[in-house]
Amino acid sequence: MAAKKTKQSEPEAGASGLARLVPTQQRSRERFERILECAAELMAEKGSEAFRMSDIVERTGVPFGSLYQYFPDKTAIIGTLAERYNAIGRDCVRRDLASVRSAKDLYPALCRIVDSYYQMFVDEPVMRDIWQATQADRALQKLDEEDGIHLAGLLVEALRRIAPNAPAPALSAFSQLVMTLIAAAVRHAIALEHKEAQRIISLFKRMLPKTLVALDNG
Amino acid sequence: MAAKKTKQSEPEAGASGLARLVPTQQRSRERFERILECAAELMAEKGSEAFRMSDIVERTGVPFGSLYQYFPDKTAIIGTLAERYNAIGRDCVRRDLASVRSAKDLYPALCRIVDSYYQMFVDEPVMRDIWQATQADRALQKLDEEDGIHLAGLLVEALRRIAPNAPAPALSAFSQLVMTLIAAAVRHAIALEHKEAQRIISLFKRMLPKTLVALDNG
DNA sequence: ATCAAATACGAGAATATCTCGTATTTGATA
DNA sequence: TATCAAATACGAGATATTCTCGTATTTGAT
Repeated sequence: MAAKKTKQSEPEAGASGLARLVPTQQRSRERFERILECAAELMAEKGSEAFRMSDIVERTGVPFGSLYQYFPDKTAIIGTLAERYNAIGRDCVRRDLASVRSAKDLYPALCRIVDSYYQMFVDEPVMRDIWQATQADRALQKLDEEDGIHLAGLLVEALRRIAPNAPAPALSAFSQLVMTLIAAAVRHAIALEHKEAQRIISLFKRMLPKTLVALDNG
Repeated sequence: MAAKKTKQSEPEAGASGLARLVPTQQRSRERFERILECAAELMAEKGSEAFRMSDIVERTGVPFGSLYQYFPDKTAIIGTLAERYNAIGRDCVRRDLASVRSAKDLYPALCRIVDSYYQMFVDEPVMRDIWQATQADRALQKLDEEDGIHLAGLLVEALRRIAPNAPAPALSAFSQLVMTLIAAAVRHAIALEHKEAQRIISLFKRMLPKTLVALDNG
């Protein structure tokens, strides 16, 4: 529908389908990163709705024209940040589940996931704002939906190592639910002061082993 | 800061602090409701970000000037809807917890909450959009935060009837977490097709009694 | 019938996002 | 190094959207 005049290096050749292009030249790459960095700062300060494109222009010195050369719209900037942080989260989960060999490894692994997920939010509070932004925008909702599926998939893999012949739908449903509950508990916790948060995290971890029993009947 | 020229019936005399005023005259009241009804429709269709004030003007025939006589801004419309639906949810929970007299009543009550909460979302899919909208806007986040506290408070009341001398912080943390998890599970479920959703709901209910054991040590 | 308060109204001010044509820079090539 | 096409830079202004403000109309009490 919109054929480019000056054809660039194949639209969205990069990893994410959100950026207009991943620039090849040095300075461009740096600006691209600088824009994302700045957007994250602004989101942490003002929230996803309140920050303005003009804020980015001011802070980075990158003018509008260039900004929109990298990202088709504001949503794409938030989406790119969401993809990055989701990817970091997945790496965490993958790592935390890697050592699961037998049933006895499962509970400690889930506890590690809870802890590292919580720590991620503490280290990068903007993650909360990014997650909130993805909830409101239908284009971005899919990102978290996909991430949820991906995360559940990782847990399914681990569970299959424990119970190779468990029925797939049961494993899948269980994994989805467990990951959903972990995420919800952690997101609830990070909204509280540290002490209260620890209480909630600790309580949740004490609940977890009980819930694992529900896996048996499926 | 903004002294009204034509002083109205005491600003925000109504229930919610969100509407500019709850109109006293017949036709006004009807319009007020019609606007909310229309906004809910639009949110269900397009999402909270995509629907336009001008959409409301077109569909209801209420012109801009009047629209803004009832609501100070777009956020206030969404906020008013959120308050209403939150109130309905609280009534459900209150009702479902009312019959809890002893420990054995607790689990069935929580199951009722899960079911009625899920049913609410099925009956009024716009609730999901409203919830999502409240996540993104910092002004609206407080509404759900308060609602969460309120809901947890209802569960605390019920728990106190069971265990009158349990330590308050433990009861409170437990209640917050349980309500958070119920909400998360249900919101996860409603995004799925009915069959899958039932599987998740059912699985969650099977997990619940196990988690209640964690209440004992606190 | 009269009047003040309440409500109605919509043009346009204010604010944001995003586009488009033109200018500049870059790196490959001879 | 001189040349050129592709890539990147740029920002004024086109477009879109929210919200205000002054004026006109309606309402209900007296």
